[in-house]
Amino acid sequence: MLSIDFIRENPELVAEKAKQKGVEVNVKGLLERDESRRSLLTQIDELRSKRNELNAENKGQKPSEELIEKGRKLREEIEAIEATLEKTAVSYQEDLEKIPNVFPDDTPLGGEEANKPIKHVGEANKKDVKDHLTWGEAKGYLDFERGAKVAGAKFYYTKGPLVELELACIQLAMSIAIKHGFTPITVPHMVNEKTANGTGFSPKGEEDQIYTIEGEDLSLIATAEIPITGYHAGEILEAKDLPLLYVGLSPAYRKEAGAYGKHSKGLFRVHQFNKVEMYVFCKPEESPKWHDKLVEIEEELCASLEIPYQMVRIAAGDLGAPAYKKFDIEYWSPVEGTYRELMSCSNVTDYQARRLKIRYRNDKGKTELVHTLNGTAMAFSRIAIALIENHQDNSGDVTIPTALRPYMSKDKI
RNA sequence: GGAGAGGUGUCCGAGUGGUUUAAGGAAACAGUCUUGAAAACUGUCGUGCCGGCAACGGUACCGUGGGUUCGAAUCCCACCCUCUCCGCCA
Repeated sequence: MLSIDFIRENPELVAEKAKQKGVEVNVKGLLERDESRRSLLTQIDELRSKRNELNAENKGQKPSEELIEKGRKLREEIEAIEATLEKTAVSYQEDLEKIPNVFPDDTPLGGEEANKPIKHVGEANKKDVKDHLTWGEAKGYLDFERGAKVAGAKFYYTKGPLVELELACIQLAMSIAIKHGFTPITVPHMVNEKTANGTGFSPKGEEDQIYTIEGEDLSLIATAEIPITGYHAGEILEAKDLPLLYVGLSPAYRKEAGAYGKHSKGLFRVHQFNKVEMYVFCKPEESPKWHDKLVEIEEELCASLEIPYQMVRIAAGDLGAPAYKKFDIEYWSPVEGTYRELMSCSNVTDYQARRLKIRYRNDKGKTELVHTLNGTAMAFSRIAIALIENHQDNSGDVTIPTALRPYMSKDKI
């Protein structure tokens, strides 16, 4: 959510940026509603003030019929205006929440196709190796058929060394994040609607990517980002405690409705996977620095895993509503001869903090919204693909990168 | 799941319809005193929203949402959470 003050002062800019993000917004209508909302508020405040004066007059005595009647009239007036305000406020709030975050001017414009590779690391050659699905099913380490039998399409079992590999990847990601000062955290795997909405994931939204528990105010998390953001919701943090750095471990549950087809084979797009997620709450002026830091840690992880990758600056139309600036890291797929998304790292500035009221007390003793950032440390299912494809030799053996070996019982799968 | 008790500010805690403008205490911060500290004393000490350049003024908030009333922290209803006991259970 953006600040209404900011929208009031920069209506053209906000409309322009929303349009470039591909979101239809009616800034003018919002500002009109804001105006009538405020004028109604003023009227109500004035009437309430009168009522309070009347109450003071009546204090400690039995009021006369005349005064009771006067009070009753005032109440009716207040209630009438409140009813009008309620309607205005609801649509005002809905419109306000629809307005996406702005983004810096150096952001590439356009949709996904405009995402801009800015850096390549490692050798990107096509190799004659098996794709992860063929490889995993042939060896009996990966079982989508039984996953479908038990739960449905896009559910799966992993077995044997693949499980070891997953645990090893989690350990490595955790220890690297901890080394950089992040506090490990586990989280509720379900959240209420307020938390999901505040983070920008809406259970009832048209995107429909979150699983909801029937009959309960609970949704399965699509990333640990959701409960971690909610962790400090409504709090006023102390400046001395910032930045707060967390590395969360949790499964991620995603409906992926409509995502069948392209790029959906095997582990690339599944309904459930384990994920290690870095998260930062910091002072506003420090968020660019922490964004760089998160990206740096992601690169350190890719280097440890010896995965060739490219860094991509995400274009305006592909940012999503909350993000101000976003980088993706894409692993090289030697099977397909292309780069595919592996990690993502966003600075959402105060967009989530405003909705969930996460503030801190600044040097002047004033409360101010914090900035929040998130970055993938490890999304296992995709890391598995990158490792299996990049470290496989002609005989079908996958060599385990040195960094993972302390956590594994063997050096080769 | 059942029965009971409870939820008030940073914390403890008073408050069962109108001097509550939320008492009192603690912590924190500032000052006085002191060589310095402690103690003592004095002062400051919640968050939004609306108006205002500002000083400030108005208004709302006592778990959440409704309701009753001229007037609600206080009464009524629903829900959430915490604690104690019982039941079930890894």
